[in-house]
Parts: sequence; C-alpha cells; structure tokens
Amino acid sequence: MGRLPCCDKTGVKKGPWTPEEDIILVSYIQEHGPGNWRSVPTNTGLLRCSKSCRLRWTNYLRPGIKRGNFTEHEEKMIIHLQALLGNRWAAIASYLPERTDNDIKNYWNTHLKKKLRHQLTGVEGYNKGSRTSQSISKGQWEKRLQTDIHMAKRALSEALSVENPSSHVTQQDIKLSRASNDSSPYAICDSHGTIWSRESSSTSTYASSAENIARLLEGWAKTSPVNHQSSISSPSTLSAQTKSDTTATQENNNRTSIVAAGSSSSDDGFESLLSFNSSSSHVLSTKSDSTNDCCTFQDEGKPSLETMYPLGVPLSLLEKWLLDDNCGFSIQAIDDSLMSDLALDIVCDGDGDHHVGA
DNA sequence: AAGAAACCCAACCGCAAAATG
DNA sequence: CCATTTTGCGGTTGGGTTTCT
Repeated sequence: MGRLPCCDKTGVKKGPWTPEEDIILVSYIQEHGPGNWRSVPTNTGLLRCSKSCRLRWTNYLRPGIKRGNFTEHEEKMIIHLQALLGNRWAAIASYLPERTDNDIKNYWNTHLKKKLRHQLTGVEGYNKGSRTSQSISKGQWEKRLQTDIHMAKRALSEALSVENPSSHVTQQDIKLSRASNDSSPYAICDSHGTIWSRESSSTSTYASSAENIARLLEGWAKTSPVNHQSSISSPSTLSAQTKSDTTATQENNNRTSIVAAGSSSSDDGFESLLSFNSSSSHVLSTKSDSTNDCCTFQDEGKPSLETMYPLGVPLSLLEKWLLDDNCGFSIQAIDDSLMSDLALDIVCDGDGDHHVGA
C-alpha cells in the first residue's frame, strides 16, 4: 500500500534541534501530554515532522533520561541482554529505564561490539559465532541460546550480589505493584519514599509537572539567556558553541527534571534498574493513566513490557527471572518454559541476531 | 600546527505493527 | 474485514569532535 510520508516534506526542518524548539516542544507536551504526535507540529508551529518531535522527546527531552558514561553494570546488562534478545534495543532499554534505545544501540555499536570483539579475539564470539550459526543445526542453536540464557542469568546475579540494591525493592513494593494492575486509583510509595498517585486524566499529570518544566525553562534561561530573544535559528547556522550550550542545557534540564521527579540520580545503573522495576509493573497496565511526572513520562517513552513478548513469553516472566536475585524458580524451569514456548519459531539470521517468529 | 583518520552520537529513513474509522 | 493513519523500532548516516601522525 503506498504509504504517505509522515509529514509534508516541503517546509519541514531537519537537523539538530535548537533550544527554542526544545522549549516549545516540552511546553506543549507539558500542557497536552505526549502522544498524538501528528498534531504536535501543527499545534506548536514547529517546522518538524511528527516523527522528529516524538524522537526528540523520547530520546532527549523526556525526563528521567540518564546521559553520559554507562556504568559497568549497565554495560554487563546490555551485553547479556543483547546475547539473549538480539538487537532488540527497545526491549533491552526497558530493563535500563534511564537509557534510551538509541543510546544503548549507539553504545553497543561504538563501544561494546568493539570491546567484545577484542576480548573474544581468537575465540568464537557472540556475533562472530552467531554468524556461522546459520549452518548449525537447530539443536545446536538451542543449546547456544540456553548458554546465552545461563550467561545472562549469571551476569545479572553477579551484578546483584555486588551491590545488592535489592533492599530498595521490597516484596511490599512488588505486591503493591501487582495489586495496582486493577483499575482503581491507588497511591504507592516507592523505594525512594516518593508517593505515586494515579489520576484519571493525563492533563492533570502534566499540570503536576509544571514545576519541572518551570525549572527546565529556568535552567535554560540561565545557560543560554541570549536565546530567549532570538528567533529560531537554522541548525546549519548553529555554531559549535551554541550546540554545546544546547547540549549542556539539555543535560542540565534532564538533571533538573530527574531531581524534580524524585527519581534516582545515582550513577548506579543497577539501582536505577531496580527502582524502575519496583514501580514498572504498576505502570505497565496504566498506560494512559498518570502517576507522577517521572512515571508518566517513562510510561510514555518506554514500551509496555507486558505488551511485548520478545521471546514468545511475557516479558514480565523474563523480567522476573532476570531480576529475581533469589531465582524463585529454577533456571531449568525457565529454560524449559522458554524452549517450549519458543518452539521452533526462533531463527537466526546472518547478522547473528536471534529472531523470534510472530 | 595542520591535516587525516577515527570516533561518537543525534537525527533521519524505511519498514512493520498497532490503532482507527 | 479492509483501508488508512499513526506510532514504534532498528539500521544507517552526516557531521562535529577528538585523537593520531
């Protein structure tokens, strides 16, 4: 079917976003909430296509995004989740809530791939090995997958045992999370002591985040006061200095938002992970509902785990398995479960990615 | 100091799935 | 059920920055 472009190509601006555009977009989303991206350019007057707006929001402006160096734990998780899930960056990103899929993908392509290749020189590596796996038998491939699963589990267990941040996530949290899947309003106190309330309208969510946005605007004003009176400048005319200002501003903004949202600003990716998971479950089934800024933004920006079945089994199962320090059920059980559920739908392509049939 | 090469990452593109009428 | 629109995802690229020679 001849698909129309997402936007009229003529008069659509491309390239780097300016601080002015960011502010316009953030202000609009603050007022209306994310979503309905189609209408964003027209309603805001931004000369951007809807896709570009969405991308800018989810990859950069959305509060709760951590930028900068990846921690060792994050790195480990990415490596092993990649081994387990393949290049399904969105799924991987769902386990690293403060990282975007784009970030993880970039990090993988620029750092980890190289690192692994280097480490595995002379040894059949992840990708290298998988590339040759087209010719291996199904049984062999299943064994490889089992090995990957064991490796992922072990790495995550190691990571958990090192810092043992599990104290942040109590069974109470989990219970509350699960219980909150019903449709009744609820309030939940997370591991940071933040009270997360669920409201019925998305607008109210963003009204409650007005303070965040105000701080964001304030932060921007401080770092680039000149921009206030200037009209939107062409990205091509943006000097390197301006660009770095933009980046600094955005990082500052994100930081501000994170703090305001009561989200962990710790560099410990694993703690973040667990913090996320302590509240993720109740977020899952309340997609259009609001909790608080962080929760809602995250909710919008991240795929609903329960709507994804990356390995043919509900991700919640994998999530539980990956993150359950005590491994409530045996590795063999999950392996068996996976294997039977996956059946023979898994194929391995030439790039070594594990693809799961629909 | 200057040019070349390598690196990095924000943003774009096209496809597919999901949602909607 | 079908056609169309919207959204989400993963691969790729352009160009700015950093490092090397």
